[in-house]
Amino acid sequence: MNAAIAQPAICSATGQVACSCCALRRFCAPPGLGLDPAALPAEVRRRRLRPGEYLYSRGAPQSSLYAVRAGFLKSCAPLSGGRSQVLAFHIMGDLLGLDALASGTHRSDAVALNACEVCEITLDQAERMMQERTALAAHMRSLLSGQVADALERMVALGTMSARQRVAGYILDLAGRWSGRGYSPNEFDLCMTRKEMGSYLGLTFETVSRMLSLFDAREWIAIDGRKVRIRDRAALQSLLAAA
Amino acid sequence: MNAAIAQPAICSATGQVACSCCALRRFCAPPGLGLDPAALPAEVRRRRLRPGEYLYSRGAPQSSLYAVRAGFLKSCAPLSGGRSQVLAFHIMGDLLGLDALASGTHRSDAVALNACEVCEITLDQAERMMQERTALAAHMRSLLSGQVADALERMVALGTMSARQRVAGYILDLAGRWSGRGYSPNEFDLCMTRKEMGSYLGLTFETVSRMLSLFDAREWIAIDGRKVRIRDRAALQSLLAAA
DNA sequence: CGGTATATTGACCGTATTCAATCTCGGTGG
DNA sequence: CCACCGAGATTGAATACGGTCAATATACCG
Repeated sequence: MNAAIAQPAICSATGQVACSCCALRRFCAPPGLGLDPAALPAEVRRRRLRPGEYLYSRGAPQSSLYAVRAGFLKSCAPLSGGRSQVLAFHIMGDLLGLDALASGTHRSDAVALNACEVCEITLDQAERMMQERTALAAHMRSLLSGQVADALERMVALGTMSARQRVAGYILDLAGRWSGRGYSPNEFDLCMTRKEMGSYLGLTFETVSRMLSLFDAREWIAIDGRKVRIRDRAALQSLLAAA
Repeated sequence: MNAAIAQPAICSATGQVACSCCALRRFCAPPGLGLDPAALPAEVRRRRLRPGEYLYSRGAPQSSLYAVRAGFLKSCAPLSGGRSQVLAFHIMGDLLGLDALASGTHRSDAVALNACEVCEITLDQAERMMQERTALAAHMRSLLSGQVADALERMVALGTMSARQRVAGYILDLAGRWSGRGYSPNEFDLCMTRKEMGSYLGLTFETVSRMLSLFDAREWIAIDGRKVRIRDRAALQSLLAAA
């Protein structure tokens, strides 16, 4: 559902090597050169984040684009009264910060849920590269358009689907994203609280918990805390098929 | 809520002149030249649509970008079982078709609700212009980023707001869009059925109807069919302020 | 060890959906 | 010209889904 990827990552023992499926790889690796994570262009900075640490906050001027190299982040929109809504979750290869291009300031908060490592490329640098190579500009347009398409898809989910459909759909979505990056398609870690998941899906955390318990009771999935194992994918999919 | 506009339109008697607030004006009017609607660049085609006519359909290969010159359109995502969800409504100056850049095929249907006139610029032509003038490419990125931001905002609405908040918010949103184009901020035509409005807001048409009746009874608005007049803007806004 | 954040589960309630009846308005054709 | 028809809209009543409130359990961390 998030930024399209071209090929699955080959993940090293550290679990960090994501360059081959990174949304920004064309900015990092000039075509013709091999993808050598060690030979990082000088313009790309690595940044580490502790759990709970902010990558950027709403209102801050945008200075960079970010790609997730390792870890798990959320972006969320602060609401009145201290509440906030989760807009997206980001895993390795995903891109952050593209909603700020138009206004020049970030429209959302980006927070690490994990120990994260992100690659950062400054906007200035990206602009310069796109001016020199118009193919890069076209690639950036494609990335942006993909984010529009993703957002529209999620609007459909929020506008038309029941609680159980949303939860089932999200599990399948996450599974697909992990498997697209070379991980098991049937077993993964949610990396988020029920509350965050509910906020993302437009549900309360109690409802999320109930749905997960329901799916577990019906032996469609197995849950242990935040670890999920899909036991009956077809059952989950048939939930979504129902209009 | 939709594509940002720079300045209000000065609308001629025909109600069609929208160039001064058109999202594509930088592609039409090379900077330095005045905005003369008569001196239309050869690359830009005008296209007229009858009510109900499709501008494009999901799955069709994308060949152009469109800007609305007059009339009212919706874009919607077809769902299983003949149902569909309205993703956006478009009025003059708005841009259509940007979600197809990544995949090369349209992800949604675009349908005229009105007699419409749109300006069409082919993708090829747009690409060529962006390669020649990188400032145009940056502008296009800004337009795309704006659409991302709009979609995220709408996700918040769908994920967190009650029925009455959604309807009130939508009325204010529409009013703002019309007034931004030089029309009355307090009196306008919905141009859509209750059903379409409900689909857009993630509600049933009965609920939409009830909310409109409620607002009318409380003298916050006056409704006559699809004509709306805002009588107590503060009341509507205070609905939204409540977390 | 206690304290806090997270999660599960139950009972109750309220909002929005569903189903249904009625009304209005336009368009068509007898 | 008017009767008829169908789409859209309004309104009511019953229902169900998800939210709210509350109690308890579990895990993590200082």
